[in-house]
Amino acid sequence: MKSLSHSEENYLKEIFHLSGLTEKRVSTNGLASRLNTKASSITDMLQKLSDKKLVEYVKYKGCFLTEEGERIAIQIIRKHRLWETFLVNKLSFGWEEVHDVAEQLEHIDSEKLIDSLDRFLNYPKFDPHGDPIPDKDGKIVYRKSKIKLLDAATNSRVEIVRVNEDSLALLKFLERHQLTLGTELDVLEKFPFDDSMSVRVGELLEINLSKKVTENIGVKFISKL
Amino acid sequence: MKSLSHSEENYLKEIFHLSGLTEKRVSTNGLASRLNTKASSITDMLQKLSDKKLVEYVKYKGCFLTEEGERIAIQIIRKHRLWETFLVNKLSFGWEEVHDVAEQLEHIDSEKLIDSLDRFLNYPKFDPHGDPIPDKDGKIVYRKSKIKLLDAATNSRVEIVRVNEDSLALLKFLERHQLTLGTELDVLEKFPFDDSMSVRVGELLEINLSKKVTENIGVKFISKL
DNA sequence: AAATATTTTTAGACTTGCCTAAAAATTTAT
DNA sequence: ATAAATTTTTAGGCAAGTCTAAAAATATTT
Ligand SMILES: [Mn+2]
Ligand SMILES: [Mn+2]
Ligand SMILES: [Mn+2]
Ligand SMILES: [Mn+2]
Repeated sequence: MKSLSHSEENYLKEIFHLSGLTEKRVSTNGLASRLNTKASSITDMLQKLSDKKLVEYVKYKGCFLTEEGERIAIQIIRKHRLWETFLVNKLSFGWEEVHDVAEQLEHIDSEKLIDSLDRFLNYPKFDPHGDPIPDKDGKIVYRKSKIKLLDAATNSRVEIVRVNEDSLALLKFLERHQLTLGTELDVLEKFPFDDSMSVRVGELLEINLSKKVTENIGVKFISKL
Repeated sequence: MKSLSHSEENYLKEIFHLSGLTEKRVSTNGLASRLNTKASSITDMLQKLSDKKLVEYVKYKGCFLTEEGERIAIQIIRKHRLWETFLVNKLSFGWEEVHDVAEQLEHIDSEKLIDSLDRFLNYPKFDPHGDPIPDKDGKIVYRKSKIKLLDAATNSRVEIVRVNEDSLALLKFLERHQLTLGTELDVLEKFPFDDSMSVRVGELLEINLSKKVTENIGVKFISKL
């Protein structure tokens, strides 16, 4: 249970995110591009993490997390999301400003700190981007009945419950158009030509959103129009 | 203005602390013992910091901080003390628990974060151990008329305004005997044999404090008894 | 002022995490 | 089923930060 380097923690976290999506082995190149390193560095680290029994790794076949590796990855994600919540709720950061700082804060090693923070924030269930915050035991309650805005039916009203935090530019765009968490939208029309979508936000404002935008917004159904 | 490694920051901070005490050049061995490294490692790092113009270093003669080095050191100390204050005031940590976590948090690199924290805490002037918190511009307001309890006159009443945070054991000892910041004491008698001192705290409780204790407590004079 | 002791620096080595270039394995296309 | 393209691994190197052992400088004793 000795502690891991920032690098090792970042690898575990990223393996978790990637395999969460695909549920299968994570590729070396996939990791390399997410971690902004070269494939050869990934191979090195996977060998080390494999020695430490944090990932299962077979040469040329990719890797996935062991139970212990996953446990650790989830705790880092818990820290990341709690810190983001702290920054937004207590220090009035904008949701687009918190990720980079949280990337640093997530490596602070103190169980007491993170549990105190959790209590201080009143045990939040979701972070500023709508992602679920794992609890102390690593349990993650995913929001059910959440779909991509891309897939929402026309003539329905939906509520934004999650946005992909990966792109700073997206977050700024959404902020700018008042498309924040909790905002309700009417899905007016979809355009097959470019997979864009027109939505109404508020009483009047009508916007056309590109696929790039709608596939990165999570919504839940509210009602038929 | 590119950012420094944790190690480099720790060296600068420690040079500041050591030269603050003596106001003269800091020795290699002095640094080594405070930083828990070997003298040879100190020499290596001093050469590097000297190249970066953060310390003035002359072989065999020790070092001191340049203006830029001092500026950086003070900002790290500011972060350290603000985080300690946060942990005690907002997350209800005990004053003996905060230092180690602050050693990690002080390296988080975000000016916005630290300024927001400062505001959130209401611009505190002193940390949980009574040490002054440098402001955004690096100005440190030292408490004047502060003396060591060791040097306080007998038959006077004093108030504890600062304790040396270096020893966890001391902090626990003080906590245990209710000798916290703001506590008022009557200095009853000094014993030259071992430089111990008897004090009264509250109405009844009388304690004998060793030199080891009294030289690590800062007090200010309240009144004659 | 030597001789001795202490402090500091140098030399050489190790680990971590990363890189480039080349080799090997795997996948895709013909 | 080969050949070509892609992915992944290996080999060898580099910088940071640390260490031990030995050499050099400085300080202290006699
Ligand atoms: Mn984030
Ligand atoms: Mn987030
Ligand atoms: Mn401290
Ligand atoms: Mn302190």
